[in-house]
Amino acid sequence: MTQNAVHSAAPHFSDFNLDARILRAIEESGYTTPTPIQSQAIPVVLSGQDVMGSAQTGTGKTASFVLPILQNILPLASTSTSPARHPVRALVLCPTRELAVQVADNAQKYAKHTPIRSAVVFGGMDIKSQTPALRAGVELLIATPGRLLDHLESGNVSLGQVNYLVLDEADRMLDMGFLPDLQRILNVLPKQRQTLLFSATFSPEIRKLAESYQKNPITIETAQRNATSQNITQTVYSVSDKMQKRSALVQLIREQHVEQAMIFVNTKIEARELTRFLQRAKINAQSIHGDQSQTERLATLEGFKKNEVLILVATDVAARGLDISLMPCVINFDLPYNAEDYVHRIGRTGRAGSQGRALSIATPHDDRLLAAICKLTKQAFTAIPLEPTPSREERPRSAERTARPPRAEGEAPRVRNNERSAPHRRSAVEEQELSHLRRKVNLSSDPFFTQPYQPSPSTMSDAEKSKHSTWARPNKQGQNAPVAALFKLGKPSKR
DNA sequence: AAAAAAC
Repeated sequence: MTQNAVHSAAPHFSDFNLDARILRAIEESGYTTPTPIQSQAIPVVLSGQDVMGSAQTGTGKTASFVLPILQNILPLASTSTSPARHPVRALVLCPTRELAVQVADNAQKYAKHTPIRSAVVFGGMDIKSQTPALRAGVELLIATPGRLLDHLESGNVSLGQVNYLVLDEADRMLDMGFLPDLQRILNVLPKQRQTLLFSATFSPEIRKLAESYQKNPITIETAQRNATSQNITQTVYSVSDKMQKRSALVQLIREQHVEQAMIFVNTKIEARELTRFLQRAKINAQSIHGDQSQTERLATLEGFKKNEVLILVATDVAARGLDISLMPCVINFDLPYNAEDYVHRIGRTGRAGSQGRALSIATPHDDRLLAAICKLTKQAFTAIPLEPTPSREERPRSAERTARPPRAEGEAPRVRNNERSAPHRRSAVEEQELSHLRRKVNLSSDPFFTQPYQPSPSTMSDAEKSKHSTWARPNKQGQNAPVAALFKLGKPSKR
C-alpha cells in the first residue's frame, strides 16, 4: 500500500491503508478519487477515533464510514461457520427503512471480496425472514432502531461485541422521536467502542447533545455548516394563497420542463391527494409515505429509480440520504417545518458532481419557514411571484378545479371519495378542460426559462456571495418581467 | 404542527 508520503497528484483511494480486496471493490464501483469527506474521515476512522462528520449532500458520506469500518473489522472476520465466530462488530443505525437498505447495499458492494458478512434489518417486513442471517452471525449490521430492538428482545442477535457504532443522519437519530429507542440500544452496546456520527446538518443543540455520545470526537467539516450543495440551482416561487399551489405546481412542471422530480409535501394525506391530482392531469406520479406498506414503498422507489415513475411525491420519509442516480429536480410543494429538512430534501438532486434544480413554492404564510431556510443555509431568496391572472374569465382553469371543487379549510380530507372518482369517471367537459393543462408549452426560447435563478438584492458581502456561485447570476429581465412572461404563456388559449 | 421508527 502506498502511504501517501510525497504526493502531488490527485488523491486516490489507494492512498489509504485499505486491504486489496476492498480497493478492488472500490475500483469495480468505478471510483478513483475520494471526495473531501472521504479523504478526511477515512484516516481518522482507521486511527480509531470518534468522528462527527458533516459534508454536503451527495458527497459520499456512506463510503467514508463503510470503507474504514470494513478495513477495521476485516482481520476479525472468520471463515468458520460457527455463529459464535461471527459476532456483530459494527452497527449502523438509519432513520428510515429505505436508507437502511441503501446503506446495506453499499456495504455489501464494498465487502463482496472479503469474508465479512453483513445484514440489514428493518420494520414493515416479515421478521422471520431476517432471523436466519442474524442467527448465522454477521460482522456488520445495518438497521432501523425499532426492528433491531425487536430482534434483540427475541434473542436473535447480541450486540455485546459492537466496537463500531454509526449513526447515519445523526442529527435525525438524536432527535426526540428516536432518542428513547436509541438509548435502549446504546444500553446494550459495549462502552468501549468507536462512535461515528454523520450528517449534512447539525444544529447547535444536536451538536452539543452528540458530544455526550462520543469520546473526544474529531469534527470533520468539509463545507460551511449546513450548506446546500453548490451543484443545486435553487429557486423559490410565491403564490398568494394555498389554493394556488397545485396549479402553480403543474405550471412549473410543464414550463420548467421538469421531466423527473421528487415533490416534497409535509403530510401523508397531502402526498396521497397531490399524487391523485397529478395522475388525473395525466402526469406519471406515484407517492411514497409512511402509511403505505413497506413492499409498496420499496416498489415505488425502485420504479422511480428505473424511471418508470417520473414524479415521486414524498413525505420526509424520502428526504434524507436516498441516492437516486442523476435525479435532476426536487420541488418543495410545501416548505419544510425544519430548515434542516430543506437541505436534505434538495440534496436528493445534484449528487456526485451532477447538476440539479430545486424549486420551492411558498405562500405568504410560509414567510417564517423561508426566513429560517435562508438563515440556516446562509442564502437569501427572493421569491418569484406566480400570481393568477386578474380577471376570472381569463384565469387559467386549475386542474384541481377541473377535477373537483377545492376542499374547504378544515374539511376532512376526502380520501375515500378520491378513490372512487377515478379518471375514467370524468365528464367530457372536464376532459376538455384538462386537455388545456396537458398542452405542451414550448418556452425554451424564453430567457426566463433558460435562466432560472432569481438573484436577490443582497445584504451579503461580496466575499460571502462568492461562496454561493448561483448568486452571481444577473437577471437582465428585472424581477417582474418573468412573472408577466410566465402568465401570458401559461394561459390556456380559448378555442 | 408533522414525519419517522416494532409488533
